[in-house]
Amino acid sequence: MVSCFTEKHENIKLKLANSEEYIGGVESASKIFAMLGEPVRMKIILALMEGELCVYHICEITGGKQSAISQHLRKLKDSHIVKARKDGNQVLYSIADDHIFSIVKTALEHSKCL
Amino acid sequence: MVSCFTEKHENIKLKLANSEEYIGGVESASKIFAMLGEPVRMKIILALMEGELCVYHICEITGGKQSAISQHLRKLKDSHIVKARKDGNQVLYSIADDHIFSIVKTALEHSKCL
DNA sequence: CCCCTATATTAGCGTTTACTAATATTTAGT
DNA sequence: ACTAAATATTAGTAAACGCTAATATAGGGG
Repeated sequence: MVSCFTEKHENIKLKLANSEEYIGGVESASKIFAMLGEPVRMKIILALMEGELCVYHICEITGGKQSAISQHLRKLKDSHIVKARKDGNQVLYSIADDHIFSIVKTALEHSKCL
Repeated sequence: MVSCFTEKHENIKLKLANSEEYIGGVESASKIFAMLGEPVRMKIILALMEGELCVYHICEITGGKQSAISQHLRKLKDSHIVKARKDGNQVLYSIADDHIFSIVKTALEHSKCL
């Protein structure tokens, strides 16, 4: 084993190391997955895919407490998965961009079969 | 606020609650994301997308220790993201099915822009 | 100006997670 | 059978995470 680390393997290693260039970097790519990898946040995303929602409604829909939801929303916003806009008293959240839609939809289409 | 929980919102709530039917359930869907949400596991997946690899090579490519990698591989296998086959002395890992390919590829295509 | 509603923030706590180091298991070659 | 290589497992530990409860901030209406 020790000896058969071929050039092919070396190339894969380099490709990963230089992943900044062909992805936004392994770290940042997996960060997005980590955000979706929490059931409550997943529910939030699924709810927001139906349209813009205020915090209160997100709490109702997901059954989560206000504080917990608010913290999840902050993380999702920091990760640019979700965006917020103020409307008087309240804050309306929505999916940040179409990329998130594609990612989640693809995953959902396939997750039935996993 | 308290009062304006419309039928639309109720429907979203129900849809989430019955998510078993239109996805494999929020829990199981987000579990897959959680698996990909760990940088080391992400590297493993990216490496395996280039082809079948034995544990030793995965360690070399990712720069991880044997024990840690082995534990990640077990989790990935338990989640049916990866499959293993024995070849004499060693164990060769590969991506379990095409769904994983689609999910990861879609995510990577878009993650550049996040 | 005060109060109420909507949202955000903070601190503390228990759980989960990923790592390391050590050990066990399995297989190949001699 | 013995030894060495490849992989798996286990126990212990430190860090990360998500939750709750309490508190803070900000805006709107009387």
